Amino acid sequence: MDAHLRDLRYFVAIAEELNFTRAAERLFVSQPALSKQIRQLEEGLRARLFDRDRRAVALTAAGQALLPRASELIRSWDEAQRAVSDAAAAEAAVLTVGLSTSIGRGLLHGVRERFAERRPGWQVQYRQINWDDATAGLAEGRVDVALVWLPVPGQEAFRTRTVATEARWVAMREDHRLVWRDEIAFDELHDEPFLALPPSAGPLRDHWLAVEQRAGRAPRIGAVVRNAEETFAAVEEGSGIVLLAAGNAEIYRRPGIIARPVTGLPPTELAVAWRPDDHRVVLRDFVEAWAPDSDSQRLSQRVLDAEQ
Amino acid sequence: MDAHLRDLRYFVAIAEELNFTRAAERLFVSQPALSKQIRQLEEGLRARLFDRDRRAVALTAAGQALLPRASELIRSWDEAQRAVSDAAAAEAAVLTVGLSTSIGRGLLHGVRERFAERRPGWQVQYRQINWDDATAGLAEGRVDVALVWLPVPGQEAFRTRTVATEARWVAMREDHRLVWRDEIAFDELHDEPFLALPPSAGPLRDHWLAVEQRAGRAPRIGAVVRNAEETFAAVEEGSGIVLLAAGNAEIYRRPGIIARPVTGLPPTELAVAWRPDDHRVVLRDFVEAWAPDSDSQRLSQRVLDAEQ
DNA sequence: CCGCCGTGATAGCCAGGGGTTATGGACGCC
DNA sequence: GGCGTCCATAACCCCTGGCTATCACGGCGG
Repeated sequence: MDAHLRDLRYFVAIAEELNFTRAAERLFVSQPALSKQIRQLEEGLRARLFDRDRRAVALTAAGQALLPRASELIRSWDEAQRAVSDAAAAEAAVLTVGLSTSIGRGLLHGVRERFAERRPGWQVQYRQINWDDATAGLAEGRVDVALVWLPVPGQEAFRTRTVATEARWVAMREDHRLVWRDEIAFDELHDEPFLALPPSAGPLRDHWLAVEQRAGRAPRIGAVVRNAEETFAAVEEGSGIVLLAAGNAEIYRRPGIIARPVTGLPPTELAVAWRPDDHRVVLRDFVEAWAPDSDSQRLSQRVLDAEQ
Repeated sequence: MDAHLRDLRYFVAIAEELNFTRAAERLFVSQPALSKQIRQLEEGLRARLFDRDRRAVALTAAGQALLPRASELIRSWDEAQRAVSDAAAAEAAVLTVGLSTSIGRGLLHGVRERFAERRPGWQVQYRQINWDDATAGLAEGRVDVALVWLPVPGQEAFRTRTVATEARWVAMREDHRLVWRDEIAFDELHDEPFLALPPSAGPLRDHWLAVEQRAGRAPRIGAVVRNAEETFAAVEEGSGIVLLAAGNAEIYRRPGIIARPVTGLPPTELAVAWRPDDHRVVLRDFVEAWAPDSDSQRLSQRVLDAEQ
């Protein structure tokens, strides 16, 4: 009897939660679906995996035997998937780059040139990823490398190299009470409704809400936005204001929306990120194309210079 | 995207055959089913796994990356299944024993006693397995240990210990031309129609047809039989004659059927068999219960004595 | 003691996945 | 040029895997 790897994921989730309902939520399926699948898995294996005696769910001996093996199978399968897409990418000579922001800043041209120099024949495919995944597709293996704002969730799970350090600005509708200022102290914004990234973005959501600079007072959330289009639509519509990187204030300039520098906030960092277990040379070449001398400070300075 | 482990088996089979049609036969599915599944696997992985250019099938780079990992996943899954059923068996304190023959011979009583002595609280569950699987369920992991006639197919894949060595007899209908003989030379039986085990029994089928004693002349097959019931029904009905172990001549005695010793044939061996990677103590205890002093010769002798 | 809440199981329904047979189309071979 | 081999496609069918609604049971609070 062969199982679906999905069923093993179900099993592991329940084994971790020891609660069918919560596991179902985590897996985005209904609780009866989980019960049914586990029952079928148990029938296929001819062994009960969980003792459910009305009040508590517990692993049986068989379940305990399966758990580490199932986790390992899932891990191996995920790794196999990555190996396959890496091989396919290598054959097609395409590197897929996840973006969670517009880049601009004059960076892309230089990157393209330096990368082409090292890897003639290779193409770079940029893919825009919504902000529910703050790793821009890296976590799910949808991209080979990503350009993200720090902090990236689960940062220790990835390697990053900063390619730009920028002050944070605020974007607001042109009829906002503060538009006449040349720059705005963050303290004045505490009670404004902010646009927020989806909760799944974790620490990055907090970063763009400047939670650490609020001294424990919770931010007001005007709307949840998942990409730049949604963001500026929400600003235009008056749902709230939003922090953004200085460089993006220029890129996303549009009629009816004003951006101003914010004081009292540490700067934000744009970084290139990759998986630590991905040792492909082409990947290193791409990363090097962003910061050829490994000196991200100097690079960032150049970026800032260019903006003035 | 999660795959079904079955699909990985499909993939591996095709990768080995490099031929969809032959792989489909080997897997007992239709060729279109295989094509469809592989296409879906390829879609799920967003990578072609095979180049099929009309005349030949070959692995792509992505396929080459997947092959060893898929094999390993399958192996791990099979191992996990065994671990689960071992754990379930240990919890229930049940050892499942596959039989491909009746045992009798006064052996079971002693085995039961010696095993119960070492493992109080454990139960032994005997399961009759048809002869298509000459390993009596061991190969498919349906049993923990098996009692089989040697040679067991893929013998190097299992550990065996002989528990009885017996001469071979022949069973025939009472109106057979040779029933008046006290014993029969095998040479006289060359042209008789024989009952045969299913082809999947491999070398064991040949053993009970005494192929090696026929000097290259193919046996006549009267019928294919898959268990003792079918065998004696076929003998009674006149489909042919059949070789059997001396001990079984007694056990399976029934009206209308006569058994006689056959000369000119090497004896046959009954053995207890188990998987070499199964190191459970309870298993060793069970094996020891068959041949407590590791001296299978003495045990066999005792069996033969008991028959006289 | 009663009713509510949380939890898992069950029932009934529906879409689609995985199988089948029949057939098509490209290529190599005689 | 006809035939055989081999993979793909089409049409169909059943069962699986998902859903919603509901039940059964135990704990708990009023």
